[in-house]
Amino acid sequence: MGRVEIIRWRPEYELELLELWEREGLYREEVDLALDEDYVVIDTPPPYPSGPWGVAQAAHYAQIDMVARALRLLGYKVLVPFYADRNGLPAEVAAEKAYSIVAHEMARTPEGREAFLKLVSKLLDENEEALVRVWKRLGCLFDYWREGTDSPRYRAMTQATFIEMWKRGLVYRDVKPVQWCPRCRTSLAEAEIDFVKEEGRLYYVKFRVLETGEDIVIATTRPELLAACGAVIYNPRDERYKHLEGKHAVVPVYGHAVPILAHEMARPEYGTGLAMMCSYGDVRDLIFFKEQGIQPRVVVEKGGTMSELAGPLRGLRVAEARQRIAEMLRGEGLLVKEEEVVHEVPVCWRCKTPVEIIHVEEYFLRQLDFKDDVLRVADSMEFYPVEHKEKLDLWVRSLAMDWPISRTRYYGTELPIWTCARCGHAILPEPGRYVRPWKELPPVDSCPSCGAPRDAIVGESRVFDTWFDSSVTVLYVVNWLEKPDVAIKALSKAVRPQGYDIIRTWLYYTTLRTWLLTGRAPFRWVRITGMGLDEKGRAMHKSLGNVIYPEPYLERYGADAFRFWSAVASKLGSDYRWSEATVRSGLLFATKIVNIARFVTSFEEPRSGISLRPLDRAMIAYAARVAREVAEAYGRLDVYEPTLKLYHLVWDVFASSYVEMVKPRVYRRAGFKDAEVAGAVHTLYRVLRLSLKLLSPIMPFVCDYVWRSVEGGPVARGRLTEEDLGDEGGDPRLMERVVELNSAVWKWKKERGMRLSERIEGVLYLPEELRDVIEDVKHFHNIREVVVGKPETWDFEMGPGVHLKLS
RNA sequence: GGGCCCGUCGUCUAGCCCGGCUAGGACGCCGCCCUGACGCGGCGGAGGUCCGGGGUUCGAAUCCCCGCGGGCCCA
Repeated sequence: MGRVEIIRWRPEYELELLELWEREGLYREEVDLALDEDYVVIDTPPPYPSGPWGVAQAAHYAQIDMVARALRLLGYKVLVPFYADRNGLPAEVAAEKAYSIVAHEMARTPEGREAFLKLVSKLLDENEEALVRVWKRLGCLFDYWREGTDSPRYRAMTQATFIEMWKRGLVYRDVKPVQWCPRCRTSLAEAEIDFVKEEGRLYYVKFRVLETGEDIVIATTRPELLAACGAVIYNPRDERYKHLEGKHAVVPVYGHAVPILAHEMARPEYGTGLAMMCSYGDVRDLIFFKEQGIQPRVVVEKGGTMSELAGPLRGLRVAEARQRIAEMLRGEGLLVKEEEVVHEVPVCWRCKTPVEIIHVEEYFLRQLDFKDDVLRVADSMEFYPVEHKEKLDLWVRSLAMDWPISRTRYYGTELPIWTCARCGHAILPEPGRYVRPWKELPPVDSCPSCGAPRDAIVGESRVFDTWFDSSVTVLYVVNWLEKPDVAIKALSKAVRPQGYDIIRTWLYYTTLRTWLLTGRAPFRWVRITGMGLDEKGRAMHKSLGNVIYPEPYLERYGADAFRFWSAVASKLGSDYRWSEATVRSGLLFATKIVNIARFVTSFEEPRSGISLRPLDRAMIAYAARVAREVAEAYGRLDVYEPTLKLYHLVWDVFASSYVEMVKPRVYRRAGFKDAEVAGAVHTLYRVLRLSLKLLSPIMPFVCDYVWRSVEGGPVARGRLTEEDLGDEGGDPRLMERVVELNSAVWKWKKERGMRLSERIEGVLYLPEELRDVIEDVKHFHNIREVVVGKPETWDFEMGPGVHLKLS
C-alpha cells in the first residue's frame, strides 16, 4: 500500500475526506429491522432548529457519532437517523420576531393561519440547513432524513398514537385549573414550568373582622387577586390569631366576607403570619381550594387580563392591576406597609412570562395511574451512568396531575378530533393519515351520536404539546406506524442519547408513551450526558452571552481535534468544560499519528519470513489488552476512557518506547536477522492498524486518511476481529517493564548531561523478567553489555533490580 | 422550606462501594535537554488543607454525624 507523506495534520485534509465519504455513500448503513439481528438503532435527539449550535451541542452530536462508529467497530449495524424537531413554540416565537407578526392575529382565518405556517417553516428550513452543515463538518455519519417532526408522515404517526390512546380511554377532556401562559396562550405541563427569582413587593393589606370589627393585616405579593380571595389562614401553632377561629374577614374594596381558618400552609414567620388564599395565586392555592371545597373565582382571563369579577380592575393586565389596586388601597388608607422582596415566580419555560392558573378545557393524558409501571419499565433499561436514573424515578414519584396535552398554538400537530356542537360527541378519523380538522371536513356526514348535520360538527383547532410529538421519536425511527411488530423488536435494540436536563421531559414522556402504546420499554440503553460549560465553568446560555460557537475552532484545529476535546472533556454524565487547549492537544495527537504512520510506511510491509522477538510479542499483547479494554468501554457507550487509554497506548508506549527501540533493528544497525527485522516491521504495521481502528470512532478523519494508505478503503468499514485481540503469546507486563526501564535509563543519562544516543561504557544488570529484551535494550540505549542478574557491587541502581556497573 | 446528587493539584480525573505503601495519571505552567517519523517529545520541578468540623479506628480521601458550597428537582 501507499506511504504516508504528510508531516502535519491539517483541517484541509478533512474537507477532502468529506467529499470522498459522500461519494462512497458512507452516510447510510442499510439496516433491515425485520431480518437483521445484530443492529442498534439510535434515537438521535432531533434538534430544534432555532439557531446555530454552540460547542456544547456540537460535542453532544459528535459523541453520538462516536458511539455509532464504536458500535459498528464492535460488529453491529447501526441506524443513526438525523432529522429536525420542527414543532412548537420557539419556532413560532422566532418567526413572530423575525417578521414582526403576531400569530394569534394572523391565525384568525384559515388563510392567515396557512400563511403563518409557511413563514415558520421557511425559518426552520434555514436554521436546519446550518445544523446539517455543522454535523457534516464534524464528521458525523448521520442518515439525513428530510422528513422532520412537522412532516405529514411524522404527524400522521403522532395522531395515530392519540387515536389509539383515545380509544383506550387514556385521554380525556376536562375543564380544570391548569397552569397557563398568557403570552403563549396555552396551558403548560408541570415539566414546562420554570422558576425565576424576581424582585417584587410585599403589600400589607388591612382587612376587617366581620364579627368583631377589629383590623387584621395580611401580607401578599398579589393584591390584584383580592377579588378571588376565598379564605384567610393562619398557622394552628400561631398563638397570635387563635381568637379568630371561626370568624370571617371582610375583603377590602370588594366587601365580601371569607372564612378565617387555621391551616398548616400558613407560615408564621412570613409577613404577619396571616395569608389570603386566592383562586389562583399559585399551586398551593389550587390544592387548598380543592381540599376545602371552596368555590373558586377565576379573575384572570386567558390573555392575562382581569375578568369581570375583578370589578374596577377589569380589563387590566395583571401587572397593571397590581399597581392600580395598590394605589386604591393606599388612597383608602388600607395599605399599612410595603416591602421589597425577592421571591420565586413560576414562569413559562419558553418565554419566561409569569404563569397564571385558570380554568380551561383541555385534553389530558392519564399518567398518575401508571407511575408504578413507568418505574418498572425504567428498571429494565440500562442507564449509563446509572446515577442519572435516580432523576427519572424521582420525577415520576413527584407527579401530581395528569398531562395536559393540548395547546392553543399553530405550528404543531393538530389534535385529530371533531366535536359535535349539538351533543358534544367526539369524532375521530381512522389512524394512518395526517388530518387537519381546522381546515378539513369531518370524516362523517352526520353526528353518529345525535344525527346532527355535518356543518354542526366542528374541527378542533388546537395542537399538541410538543412533547407529545417528541415522545414518539423512537417509534418514528423504528417505523411503528407501518410495521408495529418489527418496531417492537427494534425497541430492544435502541439507544437513547440525551442530556440530563431533559430526563423529566423527553425521557419520561417517551417511557410513559412507549409503555402505553406497546407495553415495552422504549430502549435497551439510555446514555446520559452532562451539560456544556464555558471555560470558567458556567453553563452556556444565549442570555448570558457566553455561548461559544464551533466554526472558528473547526477551521483552525479541525474536526478530529474538536472531537478529541468532546471525548475527553469529562467522563460520561458529568458536565464538560470548554477548553481550547485540549482541542489543540487533539490536533497534536493527529499529527503524532500521521508521523508514526509516516515512519511505519517508509518500510515495505513483509508478507512472509517473519520472526517475532519477545519485545514484538509484548507490544502486540499490550495493544491487544488495550483493545479489549477499549472494546469493553465502547460496549458501555463510553468514549472517555477509550480515548485516554488509546492516547497512552499510541503515544507513551508505542511511539516513545516500541518505535524507538526497534529503530536499531529496522535500520539494520545491530546485526539482527532478516526475519527479525521483518518481525519488527510486521509489528509496527499491526499495532498501527489496530490503533487506527480503535481510535477511528473518536478521530475518524486522521484515522481514515492513514487507513487508506496502509490498508485501503474507509476505516469506517473496519471491524474489530479475533486476530486484533490476539496476543501472539506475548506478555503485556513485559512492555510495561520496558517502558519503565527506558524511562530510568533516559533519566540516568539526562542527569549526567549525556546525549541519549551516547554510549554507556559498562554492564547493565537486568532482572530475570527482562531477559528476553537484553539485545533490544543494549542496542537501543547503546550500552556496552547487558546481562541478567545482580552484580556483587554496582555503581548505580536505576530501578528495582536494575543495576549498572561502569567499566 | 423539603428531597436527591455532587465537592480530590489551575483544569479533567484515578482511588471511595470492600478503610492501610510518600493520594496516581493527563492537560496546562517552569527549568534543562534532545531530534535519521514528528518543534513531536524526553527528564526534572513547582502545584493538593482529598470542601470544613467532629466521631469511629492502631490507621480515614475512603465509614458515621454536623455544617458549608454547587447542581437538579419539588414546594
